[in-house]
Amino acid sequence: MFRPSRVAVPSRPPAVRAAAARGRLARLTRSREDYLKVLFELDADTRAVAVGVLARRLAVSPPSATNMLARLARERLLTRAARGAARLTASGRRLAVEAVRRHRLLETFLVRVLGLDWSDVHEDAEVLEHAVSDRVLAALERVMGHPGEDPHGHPIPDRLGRLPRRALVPLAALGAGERAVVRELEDREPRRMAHWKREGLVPGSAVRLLRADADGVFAFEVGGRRCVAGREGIDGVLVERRRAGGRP
Amino acid sequence: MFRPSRVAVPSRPPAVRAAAARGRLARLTRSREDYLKVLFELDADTRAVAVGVLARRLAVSPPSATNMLARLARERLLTRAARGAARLTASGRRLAVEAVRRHRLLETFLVRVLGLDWSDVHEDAEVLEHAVSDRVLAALERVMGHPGEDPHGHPIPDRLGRLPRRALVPLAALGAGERAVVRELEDREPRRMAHWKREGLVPGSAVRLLRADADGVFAFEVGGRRCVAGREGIDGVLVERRRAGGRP
DNA sequence: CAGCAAGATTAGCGTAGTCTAATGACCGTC
DNA sequence: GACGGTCATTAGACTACGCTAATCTTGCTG
Ligand SMILES: [Mn+2]
Ligand SMILES: [Mn+2]
Ligand SMILES: [Mn+2]
Ligand SMILES: [Mn+2]
Repeated sequence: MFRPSRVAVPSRPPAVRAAAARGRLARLTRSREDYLKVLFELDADTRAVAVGVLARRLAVSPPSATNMLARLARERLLTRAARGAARLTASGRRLAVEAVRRHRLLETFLVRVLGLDWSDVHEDAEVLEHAVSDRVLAALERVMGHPGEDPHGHPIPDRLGRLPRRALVPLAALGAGERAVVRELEDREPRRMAHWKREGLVPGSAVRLLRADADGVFAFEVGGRRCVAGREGIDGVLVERRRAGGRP
Repeated sequence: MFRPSRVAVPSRPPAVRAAAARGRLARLTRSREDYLKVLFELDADTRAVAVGVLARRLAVSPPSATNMLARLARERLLTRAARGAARLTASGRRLAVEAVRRHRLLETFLVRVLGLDWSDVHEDAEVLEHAVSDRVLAALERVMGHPGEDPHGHPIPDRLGRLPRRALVPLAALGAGERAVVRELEDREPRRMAHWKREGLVPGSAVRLLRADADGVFAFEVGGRRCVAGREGIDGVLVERRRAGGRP
């Protein structure tokens, strides 16, 4: 039924109110969630993120980003710093982490329950994350036994928004001869991920950097095999340094 | 990236093109899918459906419905009959059935895999049906072993849009003393469904109408128990008539 | 068959989100 | 310390949907 809402004093913006009515708790529009999520991924809770960076990442024009940032600021989900840069507020961060949580749980579900390939699951999660209710999400999580990581090694925030703090470095940042364990893979480009998968460059596998040329060519060993890649090829592979010592 | 699309000759409406780019095959906007789905449910592929009926069912104002019907007609998904009534075209029907298929598969999934209560899954499916890609849907279907019916007894169309033809009648249409089997339950109102569930009025159960008063009070027997309900209370329960004969 | 009421449509707005083109602000460099 | 280029914002449009209020149409019904 459509309600004959004659009165109605909008305290929060219509879009947010509508979303809140639909979901259990307040749920934002798809765009807002995406902006917040990307801001969080770009560490906008610790440093201010430039408009242009955000716009490129979201594949929107700079004016669109400016526009949406103005709304989000009006809604107190972020603050503007010098040159228009954005910094998440506490509530902005909270909503962002919730979105990240949904995304990662969905990716995990698509792989573990539906059997899809982890190199190809990001896009679907990107859409579904805006459609799952808290109820469905909880059921998903229960069915999977409360996983701690998504298929790309990214930690899944718990219901309270807590994330483990990890000390990871890009594979390319290792010194020659240094050993490490692959922990997280940038998951937005299926082709690169499929490539990494073929090379055995997956979360949990041990790597050793053999050589890092000045011209950006990296040689490394993973799972006993020798590989060579350009900086582009391994950008987005995050590893955990192995304390120097035992050579098995 | 945002593409510097200087050219671009829109043959199909932007909304549809955008959706098509996102999904595998052409996928419509959420509104369009909902309109088509409801039209199909109201048998707009066999008879013309009035604007007002559609508007009420979709909980939008008549002008909104008129507006959307104009678009869908422009896109050749339906034709307008006398008094603005709408009738689905072949392609409109096809897209509608695809939407119905997604909805029913999702409901089944929510119940069978996620363990949610069937009296309460319709709303979630209503949202998710617009977000699942063909790939995810196929995986869902595979995991469940290609179910033929949703939790409310509604047949699930196959990939070709085929549906079994059933001869069902409302429970209230039975004659006094007549036996039947519950086949499909109207699934849009959780409270009524929860009630039916408590009474054992679920797909597959045998019923016998005991008495149908002129004043709209129905007495019936289901699973050995006697129940009484008003017409409102059993509206939406569709049964299959039992051929007269053996009284087990 | 005139007239009325139900039902459909038009007119005019509003929000959400996006775009391009033009303009404004800033920062580092020479 | 003026100047040029990068980056952000403003200005103006557009699509997709909604809504209300006003107007048309039409099918009865008396
Ligand atoms: Mn992802
Ligand atoms: Mn991931
Ligand atoms: Mn349903
Ligand atoms: Mn159903």
